[in-house]
Amino acid sequence: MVRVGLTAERLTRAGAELADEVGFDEVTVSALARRFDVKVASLYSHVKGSQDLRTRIALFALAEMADRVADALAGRSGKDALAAFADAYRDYARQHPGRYAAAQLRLDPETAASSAGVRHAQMTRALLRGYDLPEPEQTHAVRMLGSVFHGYISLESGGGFAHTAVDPQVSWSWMVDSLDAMLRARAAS
Amino acid sequence: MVRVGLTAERLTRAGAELADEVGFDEVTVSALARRFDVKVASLYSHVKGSQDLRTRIALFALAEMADRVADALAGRSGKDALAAFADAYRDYARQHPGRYAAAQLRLDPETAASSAGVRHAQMTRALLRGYDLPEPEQTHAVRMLGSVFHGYISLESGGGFAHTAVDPQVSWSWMVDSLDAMLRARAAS
DNA sequence: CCCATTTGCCTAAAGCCATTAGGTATGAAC
DNA sequence: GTTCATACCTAATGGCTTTAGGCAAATGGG
Repeated sequence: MVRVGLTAERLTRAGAELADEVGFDEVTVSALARRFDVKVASLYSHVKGSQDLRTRIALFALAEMADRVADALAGRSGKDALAAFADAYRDYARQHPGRYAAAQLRLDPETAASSAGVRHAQMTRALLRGYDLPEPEQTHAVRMLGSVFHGYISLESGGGFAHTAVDPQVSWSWMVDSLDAMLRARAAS
Repeated sequence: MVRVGLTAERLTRAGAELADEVGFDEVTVSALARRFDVKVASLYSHVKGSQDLRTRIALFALAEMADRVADALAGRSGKDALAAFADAYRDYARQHPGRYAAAQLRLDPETAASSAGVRHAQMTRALLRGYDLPEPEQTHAVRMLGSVFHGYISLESGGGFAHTAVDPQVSWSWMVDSLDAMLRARAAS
């Protein structure tokens, strides 16, 4: 009985890697046990169960993604910041599709409130400060940016753009440009 | 042995209803058999299996949603059409969350090509004709509209907007307004 | 109208996943 | 070196999926 040295953290990291390889939906307690060459029941000493494992992976991905976005945003402002912000999310999703999917997991309000999710919201607001929108509109804009970027990434990764010849990268840039123009127009009004 | 009269169509419809009640992820061959008070194996005469069932529900939802959107679009143009288009999707997702989720199921390219998915794309293009965009941009705009609306609906249904007091309906209207303005600006340029 | 064939639904069984209960051995601390 | 916590194990239950093979109800040709 060789001790492998499992911990909740190692399981979470391995789960994140597994998610990137086979998809978040296929991340299962059994598959993870197999990967560590350990019996399934052994994992239950470290995580409460399947749901707990998935939640941990989601929180890990949210935090990692927030770090990336924060890095991308550092020292930038205006349209430059907007593009860096957008690319940080899209790049993360392309490099780590499973983790990105994990980050979309519905968390219960309490867990969500203590997650890196709030950093994402804060960074979006910080970004928008550059556009000087009055308060109700700032919230609208936060929601809109979250929607476009998340929606695009989700459709792109789902192969939704595969049937057209137009380069998704070009559409992405066009979209970021358009959003910048739109936000500047709204600020002026 | 009373015959219940199962067919692939009845199973699909019942599956769609079940999805709305318990979520698309919980739609299972077993649950559906239970609902018809029939043994699980009996369903396998009508659908190939779990994946087939889910695909059928997805195709059903895509078609139903396309019908709704087509109705909403009839006789409208410009911003009016844009708002009706957007609302048709959002209303469908709110009335039928499980079906809306089903409609996001990744289909293999062949199935997708013969699904109502193409009608969705066609209607989006038709809608955009009102804005008179040159060709490469039209594709960008199709993608952008799909992204914003899908993204918003997905975040809203996931409770992503629950922590702020601002009415999601107001943000939605603001977003539609902003998109309309943006598209008109792009047409002019 | 009846018999044959189709076919709708069944039982049985195997495989995989999740989860819990309770056992054994290992590594650390005294 | 003995003790004690704990890391990992075996065993067992229950759910979902899928396949194979059987019986009976519907259907239709003679």
